[in-house]
Amino acid sequence: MDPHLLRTLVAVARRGSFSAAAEELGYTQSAVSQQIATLEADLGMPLLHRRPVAPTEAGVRLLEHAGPLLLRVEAARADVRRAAAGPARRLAVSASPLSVTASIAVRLARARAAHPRLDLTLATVDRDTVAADVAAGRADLGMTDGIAAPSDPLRLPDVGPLTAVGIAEEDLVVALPSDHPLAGRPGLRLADLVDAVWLQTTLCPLERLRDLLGDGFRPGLAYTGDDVHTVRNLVEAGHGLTLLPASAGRGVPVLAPRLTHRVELLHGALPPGPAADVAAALR
Amino acid sequence: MDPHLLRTLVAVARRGSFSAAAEELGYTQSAVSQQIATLEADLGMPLLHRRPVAPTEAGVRLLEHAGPLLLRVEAARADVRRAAAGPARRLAVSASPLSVTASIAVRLARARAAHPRLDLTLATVDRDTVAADVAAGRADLGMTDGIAAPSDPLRLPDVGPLTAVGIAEEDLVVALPSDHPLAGRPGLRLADLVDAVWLQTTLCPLERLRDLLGDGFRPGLAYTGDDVHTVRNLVEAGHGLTLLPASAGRGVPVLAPRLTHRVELLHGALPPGPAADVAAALR
DNA sequence: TGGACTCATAAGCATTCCTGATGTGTGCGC
DNA sequence: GCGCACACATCAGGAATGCTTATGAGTCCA
Repeated sequence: MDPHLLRTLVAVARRGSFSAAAEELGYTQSAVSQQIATLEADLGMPLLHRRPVAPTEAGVRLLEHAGPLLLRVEAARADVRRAAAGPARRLAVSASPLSVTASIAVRLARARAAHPRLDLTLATVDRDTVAADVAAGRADLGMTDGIAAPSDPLRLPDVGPLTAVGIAEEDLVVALPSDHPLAGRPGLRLADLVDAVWLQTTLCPLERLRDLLGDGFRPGLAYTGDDVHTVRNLVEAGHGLTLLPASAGRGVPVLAPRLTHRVELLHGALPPGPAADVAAALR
Repeated sequence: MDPHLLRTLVAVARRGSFSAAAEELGYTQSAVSQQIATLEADLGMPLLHRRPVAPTEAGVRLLEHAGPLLLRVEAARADVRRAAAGPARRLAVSASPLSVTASIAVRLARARAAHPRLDLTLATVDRDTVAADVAAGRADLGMTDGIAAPSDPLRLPDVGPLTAVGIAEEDLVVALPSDHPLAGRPGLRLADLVDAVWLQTTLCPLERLRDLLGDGFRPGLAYTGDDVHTVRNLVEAGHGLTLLPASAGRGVPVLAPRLTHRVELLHGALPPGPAADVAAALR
């Protein structure tokens, strides 16, 4: 079960083709074919249907493990590298959209003031990329946000070797068009809105709402991107409702169920040094 | 970063010797030496000091990852096997000592009644072994116990691909010798006892208490094993105090801080079938 | 039916990785 | 201080692995 072979399996499954995966990985199609055959022989069962190429039941199981496993391998490498490199002069932070709240930005500024010679880099990246960045050492710290019950941890996609701690929680509001009958209310219950149409965005994934609250959220426009301004305008134009942290703009506070917008700090092993100090400052 | 090489590194670190590891793994000493060299070349730095053999800083980092990584590899294999095997007739459960409370035993009986043809196996194993058993497919379900703040999850040693859900919580009592000045009390605060002498047992690890409550627990007799009867007799004889779930015998309830004895159910991917049913019954 | 496409298989070759033998450095007893 | 025992490193050689190129075989479609 060489990581090499798993990487190939993942590529083949993603592209749905041996040849395409081969090209992507810089192998010949033959090599890919042999690698998959090796893996199947090792496990004693087929992992992929051919023509068309699709994972078998067993393949699905293995693929579920493959991603996190490869992430862990990356993380191990990165951790070892970090251990050898000593305290870093550069500190890279990857943050998901909406995770850098006002208060966190202030804490970050304070930490920077305490380490004047530190050059700090902040990048907004896709929510899934945050964990991958931190694991692979492309970032020293990560910040992700999401919706959760108060003081519950976020359900992060197998974060493996990383530690996650909550660093901020904030109320949620429902963004509504200003002419919506409920728009003027001081607060409302989500149960009153489950039959409304909801925007499909990564900022507030419908799937997560269904996880927390059950079915019933009717899907509206699907928006790809992370621009809050755009989202607010889409809401105003009636494409659907969405949840946002209170500080991200006006809206009607959610009274029930009790949910918050939560930000978590992600990091691997932190040797004493600027990275650990900044992490402490954020906490 | 072949799992093969990691396994070797782990063996060498554990045994503190290339030759011993080689014997254990069925290689020659030469092969082990080369494998370590390969790994060190791959990562570009030494992982082990020689003479005596001990992990370097980087080696320590890598070793922290190696265990969970290998566990994950096992878990992936086991999951794939399970996917192919179809619903199991046998159901193996690994449980840590103290995790099978009265209520859980009853729920298990009910689940068994619902599946008369299922042959159920229950094994008490070391707490760390529970996760490993489940991951490697030696057990379909696992139950671990531990001490935690109410409704907080246990801090399981990187459980990786497994899901853990709380299935029982119970009050904690301090086991005291019957002639102890506080023995008759209706309840007490742990803060009053931090300077007392505490048994070192796996049933109630001192390290965990220190994690939760800070330093100050003075170590008494170190007991290896999981026999509650023995532990109670050791306490009575004055070897030290310990915490036990209320149902494990008399003692003085802990009023502050608020702590509970918590049991969690551990499992991997559960295809519909007896395993899933039993898991549901336990929940 | 023939052509295009895709995965499987075969042959050849380079590399990897093991074993067995030997080298080298360390610690200890005499 | 010498030599021996011990333990890890290195070397040489052969088996196995894994890649490439070339070709085979099955499927889809005109």
